[in-house]
Amino acid sequence: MTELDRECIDATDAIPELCKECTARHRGICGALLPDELVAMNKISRQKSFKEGQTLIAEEEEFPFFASVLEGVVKLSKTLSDGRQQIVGLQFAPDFMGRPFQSESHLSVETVSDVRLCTVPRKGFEKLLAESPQLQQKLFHQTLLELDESREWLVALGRKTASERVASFLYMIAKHIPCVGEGKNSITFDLPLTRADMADFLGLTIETVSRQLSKLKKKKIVSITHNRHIVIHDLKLLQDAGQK
Amino acid sequence: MTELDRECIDATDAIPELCKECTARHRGICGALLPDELVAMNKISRQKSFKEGQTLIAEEEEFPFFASVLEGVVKLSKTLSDGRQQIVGLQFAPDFMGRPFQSESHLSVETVSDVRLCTVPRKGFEKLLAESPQLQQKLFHQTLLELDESREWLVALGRKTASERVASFLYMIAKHIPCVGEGKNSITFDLPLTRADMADFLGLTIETVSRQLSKLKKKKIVSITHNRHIVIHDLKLLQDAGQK
DNA sequence: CGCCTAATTGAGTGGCGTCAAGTACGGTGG
DNA sequence: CCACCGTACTTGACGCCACTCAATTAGGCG
Repeated sequence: MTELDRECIDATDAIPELCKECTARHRGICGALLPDELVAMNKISRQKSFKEGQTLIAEEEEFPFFASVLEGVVKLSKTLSDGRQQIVGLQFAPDFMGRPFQSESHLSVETVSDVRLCTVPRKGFEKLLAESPQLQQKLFHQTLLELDESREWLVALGRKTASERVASFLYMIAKHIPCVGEGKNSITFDLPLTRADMADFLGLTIETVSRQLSKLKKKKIVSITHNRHIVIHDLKLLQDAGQK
Repeated sequence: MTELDRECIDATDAIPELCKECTARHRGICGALLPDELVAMNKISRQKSFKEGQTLIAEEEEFPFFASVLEGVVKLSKTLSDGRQQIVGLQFAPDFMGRPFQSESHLSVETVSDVRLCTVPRKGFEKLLAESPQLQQKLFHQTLLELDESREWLVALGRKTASERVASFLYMIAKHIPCVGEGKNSITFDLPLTRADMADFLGLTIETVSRQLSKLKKKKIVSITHNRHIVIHDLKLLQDAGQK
């Protein structure tokens, strides 16, 4: 198959079956690859599924693979010696996970929901990266976006109140998650995180998160049913509540 | 001169005079450049000096140049609509300032001390960047380090107490700043930031920062004279106080 | 020496954390 | 089908850490 593919005149024919319908190929890292690079990537990559709450890589552990998130949400977190935890990043499809130029992770990587990944072994990926400036630029670009987001949350953790943080968080999720329903100004989706994860992300306690959500309900900005099912009635109001 | 340089057999002769003694050439971005790339960079770059407290680029403003920090400290900050401010990054020599793939800054860039920069016009630099995978990789690498630091501070702002934040901050500065003196375990330097800037960096108020510094003095971990002159008596104790 | 700004220190308040009790929901077994 | 249980979440009472407001001190500069 691969021999054949490389000789194809029409580039689209060269695209591996599995990649053809993949979201990561369009919006993700793989979109930066030339047809034969994509074939090479496809050859060494493997889709894997993980249940909610699994640890993919522990803090200070060597991590053996890179991966595109195809479905679900992954959290990156750090823990102080006495157990206090902070989530420092969330990855949604089609984000790319992994840290080039460093074999050991300085943060823990865990699934927050059921997750489907397209994994690539470390060595193989680094070889591809060295050979493809396109790929490197794409990764660089995504890293800059992550840095922007990280700085956005620095403002939230440093200067925003609890209610502003929770509102900002819901707004961010609404922007990143495939929504179930959508009306004018209103959006419906399932929250991928527990209250505990939200608290760890927002630098708050579970109780405070819960109280702030209740306030947002009382103000009719959101509805919440079954703990996780969120309807945002007015996205603009929510954004204002988050002090953009 | 440049014609001649390119033809030189010994690469070191090709290095522009100005770059020869530059710290940025060794530890900074320019270290990634080949001799003739360095010449090209040197041709379009210019050293500039700025006084403390100057705004280099305002939030939402287009920024016309990239730059290596040669001396001094630059702060990157964001401001909420009601004036609350958060510093989201500090840049020391020989850090590189600038945001590729985006013409408009989403943060404000200001000098915190007197600063000397080696500036490069945006267009010219982007051309060099496109032509030099080495340069791009170096920038990518630095961006990853910035992301790591940013995440480090997310933990501080989300989960550390005021006293831990201040201790962590002093420790970080001690690691980044050229120190005046150094004994076994002890370090001396001049704090580049005002209390107000420290507060904006740490998500605290001026008063709280001041109180926590006083506590560190009382514990004999640091001495402070003339507001800015810091002696850290025991670096290890300070690190512990910061809950690494 | 006097002025201005930066920093310290104190008193009082409030937002968020802590601790504890209560509620809703999903799953399992009878 | 319901009873039971465990987990996740909510809500309330109370306390403390960091903020606010205000007064004082220290340091830099003409």
